[in-house]
Amino acid sequence: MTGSTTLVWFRDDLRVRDNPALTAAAKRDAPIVCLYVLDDESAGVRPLGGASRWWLHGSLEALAGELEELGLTLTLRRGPAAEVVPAVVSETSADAAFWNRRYGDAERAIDTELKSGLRADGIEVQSFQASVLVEPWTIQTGQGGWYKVFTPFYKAVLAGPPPRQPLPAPAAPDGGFHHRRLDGDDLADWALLPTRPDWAEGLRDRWRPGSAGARHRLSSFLRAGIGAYPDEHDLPAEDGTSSLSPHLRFGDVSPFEVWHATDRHRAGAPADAAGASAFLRQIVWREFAYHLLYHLPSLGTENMREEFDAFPWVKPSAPDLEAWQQGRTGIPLVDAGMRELWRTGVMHNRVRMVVASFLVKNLRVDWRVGEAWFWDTLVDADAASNALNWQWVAGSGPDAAPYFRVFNPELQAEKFDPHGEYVKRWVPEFGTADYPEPMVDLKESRRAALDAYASIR
DNA sequence: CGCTTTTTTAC
DNA sequence: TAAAAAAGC
Repeated sequence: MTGSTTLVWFRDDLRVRDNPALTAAAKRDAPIVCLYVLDDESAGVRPLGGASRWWLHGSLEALAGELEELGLTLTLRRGPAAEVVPAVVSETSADAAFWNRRYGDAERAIDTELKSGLRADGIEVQSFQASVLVEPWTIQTGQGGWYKVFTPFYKAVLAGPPPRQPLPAPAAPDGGFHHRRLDGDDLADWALLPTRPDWAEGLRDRWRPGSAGARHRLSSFLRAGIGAYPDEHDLPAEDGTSSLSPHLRFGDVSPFEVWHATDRHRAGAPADAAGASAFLRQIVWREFAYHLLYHLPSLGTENMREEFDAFPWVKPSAPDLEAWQQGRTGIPLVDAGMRELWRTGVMHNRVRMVVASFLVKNLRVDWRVGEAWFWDTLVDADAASNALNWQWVAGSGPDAAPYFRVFNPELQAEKFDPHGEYVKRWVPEFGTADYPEPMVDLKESRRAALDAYASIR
C-alpha cells in the first residue's frame, strides 16, 4: 500500500494496549500518524479543569513513551478538532483515519461530521468501541427504551454477552512500524502543569498518570485490596478503593482490562469473590453514567426532574462558597473531604456524597455549582459520572436519592470514620481554637431544606 | 449509598 | 425502659 498513511486520533484512550483504533491501524501495512488534539475551542466541548489538565500532561507523556517503544511518534496539535484533524489528514495525505468513540453530545457531533466529511473526500474512516463495556444504544429495556434505573440496567449488563477480551498492544513488524514524524507542539508549551503557584505537589505524591501506573494500581488492588473491599470501601481513612477512576477517565487502562483482570481474579480466589463482584458493580455504575449521558445529553446542565427547575436555590455569598471549597465550613467531615480533594485531586466516594449533600441541602446551593468545582478539581472529573452523581445527591436526577435523604455529616463521621482518623489526617486543627464554628446549624438547615423541597412537590 | 420521629416489641 | 421496627419526610 505504498503512498498510504493511517491517522490514529487519540482522545480518551491514552494507551497502546486494548486500543482498537491503534490495532486496526497496525494491521494496515502503511505508515501511522498518531495525533492528540487539545481542543479548548469547539463549541459545546467543555475545556478540561485544572486537575484534569495536570493528569492529561502525565498521560500524554506516558503514551508518547509507549508509542516510541513501538517506533511511533505522538504528534500534538491544538485547536478545534473539526479543523485540526482534516488539516493533518491532508498534510500527511492520509487515506485512513481511525479513532475510538466518545459519548458526549458535542463530541459526537464533531466526530460524526468529521466522519462524513472525510469519507466524502475518499478517506476510510472507522471508529471503535474502547471506553465503555456496553455502548449506550446496544442495551434496551423490555419496552425498547433506555434504562433510567440502575439496578435493572446492572442486571441487563450481567445478563448480556460478556465484554470482549482486551487486545494486546500491537506488535511492531520487523524493522518497526513505518511512521511519520510531523511538526507538532511541545507538551510543555501547553502549560498543562501549574506554575505560580504550583499546587500539584499533593497530586504528584498521590498519582502516577499513564498506563504503567494504572496497571500497577490494578494489580496491587487485586492482590491486596479487593478481599477487604466489601468491608473497607466505605471507610475514607482506609485505602479500600481501587483508585482507578482517573486512569479510566483518560483511558490509561481500558474497562475491558479492568473487567477481565477482576473476573479472572474472582475465579482464582474464591475468598475475594464478594469483593470482586462488588467492585465490578461499581464499574457498571460508570457504564450507567455513560448510558444516561448519551440518552440525556443535558445530564450535566439540566435537572432531569423538571420540578427542580422551580427549586428555591440559595445563591451563596463568595465567602460561604469559598468556605465550602476550601474546607472551612466548621463541619469536620466536610472540611476533611474538601481538603483531600484540593490536595490530591480525588475525594473518597463516601465523603463526596456527604460534601455534596451539605452543599445542596444544608446550604441549599444549586448542584451545578458543586459540579463545576468538582470538574475543576478532580483528576477523575468525567462528564458522565460527575453529572450523574451530583444529580443523584441533589435528588433531581433519574434514579436519584430522594431529596429528603439528607446526610448528617456528624452521624456519617461516627459510622464511617469512627476513630476520627480521616478527619485528623486532613483537619489537624480540629478540636483546637483555630477550627471555625459550624457555618450553619445542621438541624435547622436540614429543616429549611425539607421545607424548600415541600414547596416544589 | 438517610435521618428523625413514632410505634411496637421485648424484657 | 430500651431496643427494634416502621413510617414519614
